[in-house]
Amino acid sequence: MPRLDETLLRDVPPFRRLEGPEIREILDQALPKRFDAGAAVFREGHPATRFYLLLDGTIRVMRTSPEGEQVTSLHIPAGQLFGIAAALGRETYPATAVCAAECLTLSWPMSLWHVFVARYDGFAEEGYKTVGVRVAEMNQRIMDLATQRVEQRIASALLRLVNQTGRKVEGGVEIGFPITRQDISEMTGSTLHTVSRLLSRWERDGIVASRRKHVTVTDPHRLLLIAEG
Amino acid sequence: MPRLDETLLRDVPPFRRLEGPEIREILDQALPKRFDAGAAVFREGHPATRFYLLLDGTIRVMRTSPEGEQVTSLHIPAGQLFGIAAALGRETYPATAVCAAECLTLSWPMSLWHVFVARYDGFAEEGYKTVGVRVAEMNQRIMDLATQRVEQRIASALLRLVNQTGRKVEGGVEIGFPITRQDISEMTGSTLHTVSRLLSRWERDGIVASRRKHVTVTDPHRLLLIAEG
DNA sequence: TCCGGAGCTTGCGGCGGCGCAACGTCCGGT
DNA sequence: ACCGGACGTTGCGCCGCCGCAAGCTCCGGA
Repeated sequence: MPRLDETLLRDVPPFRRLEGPEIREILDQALPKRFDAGAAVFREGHPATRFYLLLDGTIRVMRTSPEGEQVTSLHIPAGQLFGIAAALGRETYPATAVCAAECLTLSWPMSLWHVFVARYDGFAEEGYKTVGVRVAEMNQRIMDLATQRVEQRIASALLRLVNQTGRKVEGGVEIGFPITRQDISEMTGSTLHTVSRLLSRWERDGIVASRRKHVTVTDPHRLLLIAEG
Repeated sequence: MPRLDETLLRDVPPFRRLEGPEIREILDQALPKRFDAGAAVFREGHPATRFYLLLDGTIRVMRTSPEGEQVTSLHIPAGQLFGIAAALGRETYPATAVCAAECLTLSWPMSLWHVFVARYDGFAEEGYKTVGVRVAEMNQRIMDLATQRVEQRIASALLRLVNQTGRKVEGGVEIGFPITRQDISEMTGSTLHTVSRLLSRWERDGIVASRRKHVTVTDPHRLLLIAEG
């Protein structure tokens, strides 16, 4: 197996403060892996044996209700750590990580988490900061679900995805991975019908454009106005 | 100022593994404080200068939406750490901590967090475990808000409060702090009217009993059936 | 090239829960 | 003992959103 290239980690926040030899050390212990779109990296409730870095793609963090309904907690863009159960003092993964598109990951045995934290400058801080950002995001979702109407929640969700993963295309910014009406409904506590109706209306109004599995925001400003009520 | 009694920390999880001298050391750096019901210990967005241990009472963790609506994220029972922004790599508190009843706290400068983590066996683990439990609880709330109807959410909320803070009284288990219909509505993303109507119905059905600011669950089993749909 | 299935759209009817409004009740302060 | 305010209850009407149903479009595989 060829050695992994050091540039992989150079610009990734958790490792940003490290020097070449340290990065080499970390890479030599990493297990690279490719996942197809739709594949699960790990599942809710399973033993948390490894933690991951997402090199490319987008991860969808999901949970399943007792009745079998899917709920998406958040999306993780490339460059971030995930599955870091050790940072939460947990022995099992709290949610399922599904690839929204083809994904490339590095992973390490969970036992190395504490080693990395002790050994590498800034790693602990960045790791816990990642947790903090996720917590803030979850808090925001709770607020939205509790106080906003569906229309506002869907507008917010689209804006968040565009900010996290968007790429410029002609006429707007496109969400950086394939996404269905059903997916959006699972992010917003809604139904695919309602999402479809709203996207149709917004398309008529020139706010978004969408093809099957692709959504482009063409007028972010007006979408923001909707999100804010 | 008299020295604080060591038994204060003996049975509190974050300090459970420590010996007398270590507990002495920690207590000598602690600032004890009493808060009236309704008082804020710290506020959302303010600099996170200290972290806290709740000795007695119940803390309500709240956020305010841009439109001024209050949302309660979770309740913290006695014996737990809170305001541990450092564990999330944050410089400001992510939410407001309000006393649901009279509260007694100990607190330490946030700079000591990293000292405690490095110095005291088990402290880091317990601290991050606390974060993990809160994250799990938030995840659960997101799921509930996204998939359950108001009736189920209110039933779940009552059961959770009873489990966390309940005390046996004749005829049932009473929630361990004063709580209004408005409070419950802010926990469940509902309105005080809906909560009132449901509590009235459940009271007729013999599932709960309530007086002003007091709620007793008299038939937890049936309430659980409602919570599960 | 055809077929099947996944994804998307749209109309219609129903209803859960909200908002308003009005009124009751309990408690604490002076 | 009284009064004011916070807390709680309940009826009514409305509407946002869901659930069902039917049909369309697009894409990939044999």
